[in-house]
Amino acid sequence: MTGEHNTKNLIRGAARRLFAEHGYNGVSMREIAQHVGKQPGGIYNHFPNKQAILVDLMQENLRRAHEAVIATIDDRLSPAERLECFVRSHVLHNIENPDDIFIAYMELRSLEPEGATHVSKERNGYEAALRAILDDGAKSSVFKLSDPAIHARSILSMLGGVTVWFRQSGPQSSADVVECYVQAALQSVGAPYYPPIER
Amino acid sequence: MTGEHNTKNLIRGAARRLFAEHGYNGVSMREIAQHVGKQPGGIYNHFPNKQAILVDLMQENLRRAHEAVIATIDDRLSPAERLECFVRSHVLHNIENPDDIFIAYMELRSLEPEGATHVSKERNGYEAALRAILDDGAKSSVFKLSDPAIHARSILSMLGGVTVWFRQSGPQSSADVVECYVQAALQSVGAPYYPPIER
DNA sequence: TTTACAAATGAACGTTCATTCATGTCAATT
DNA sequence: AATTGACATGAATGAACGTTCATTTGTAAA
Repeated sequence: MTGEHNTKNLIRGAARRLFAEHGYNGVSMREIAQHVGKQPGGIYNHFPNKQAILVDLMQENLRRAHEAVIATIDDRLSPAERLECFVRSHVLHNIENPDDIFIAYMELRSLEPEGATHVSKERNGYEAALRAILDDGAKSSVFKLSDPAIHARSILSMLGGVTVWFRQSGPQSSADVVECYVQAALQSVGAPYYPPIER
Repeated sequence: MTGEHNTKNLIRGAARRLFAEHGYNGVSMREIAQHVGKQPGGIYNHFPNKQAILVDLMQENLRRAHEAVIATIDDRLSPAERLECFVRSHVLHNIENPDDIFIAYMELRSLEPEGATHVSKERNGYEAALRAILDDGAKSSVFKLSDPAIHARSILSMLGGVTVWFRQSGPQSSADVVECYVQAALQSVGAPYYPPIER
């Protein structure tokens, strides 16, 4: 009736925190179980094995990233507006899900082949969406860039880095940080940046 | 007379490749030994333990990065010129040492406290050198950026990302890729970019 | 030729790993 | 009241882990 076991979500939460902190190979089933307050064997009532927990986290994260970023982009906007929208929602999503983003970035190599190809495909689609924006802007000369593919990857690296240092509990406001990355990304492709109106 | 044991360097090489591919915790001493064609126990003739191999690789890489990047920056140049010099040498260094860079980025968390603080300190100095350039450029208004510290980190993330996808054996030339990152970095802080003269 | 020492071996150590399983609990259905 | 089935337990499994060590090998100094 509640829709989802509570324990399964507790396991997800513990695994997310631990994987992000010590890496997939640096975390044991025993540690995960201990953080949930259960015995190691009990985890296997909810996930068939350790690898399945990682795949579950990654797929759910990709789904939500797609929903939070790609789905919000309006094709009728200009390339610069679309890029700004992409960067804004992407950085915000990263800030709000630092552990998931960190895991997605670091642990692709810990995935076994079948999971890896699926996640890679999903991720390439993500990169392609950004490249399409850059292609458009380059064609109409609002963007100044010599290679849209490389610029797309460089923007994604740049935005992904926010999870390494930023914590919502820290001194800076999320909005300020997002704004700063919007400026850096727009300018990096040679587009002008207009700060939001002071009020 | 040769100055360095051959086997010790072979161990370094195998560990570098394996750590970069599977992560520190995803590699066993047995695997390293096998790639060197020795028995596991023999590694302990050259390194006191597994952790020491990682520390050795990281320190050597930091030393060389410092030598290849920071040391080449001439304080008498303009901020834009210094930034270009920084980016150019940094990306080139990343391209030429992809495994070391990848390890340095991914495995900070695998370092035990004493090694971690030392490496962190070294890395902060690196970041500070870049931030100093941005501060200068912001003061004289040649750079347009709202937060030098964040822009410095975003540039380092951007440049670090090159190791994820670029391989020297691939279709693109190192020079073209470097040039592209120089453009992205300069523009990201609002500095103009002038492509090198065609000839 | 003897001595010395660094390097390599191969077996062993205790520990921890992911996973399995027989058993027990308890709330919901019959 | 009886039955079911999802969830939890706690002990056990064999494999793999980092590391140690007594011993052998090879080479260079004495």
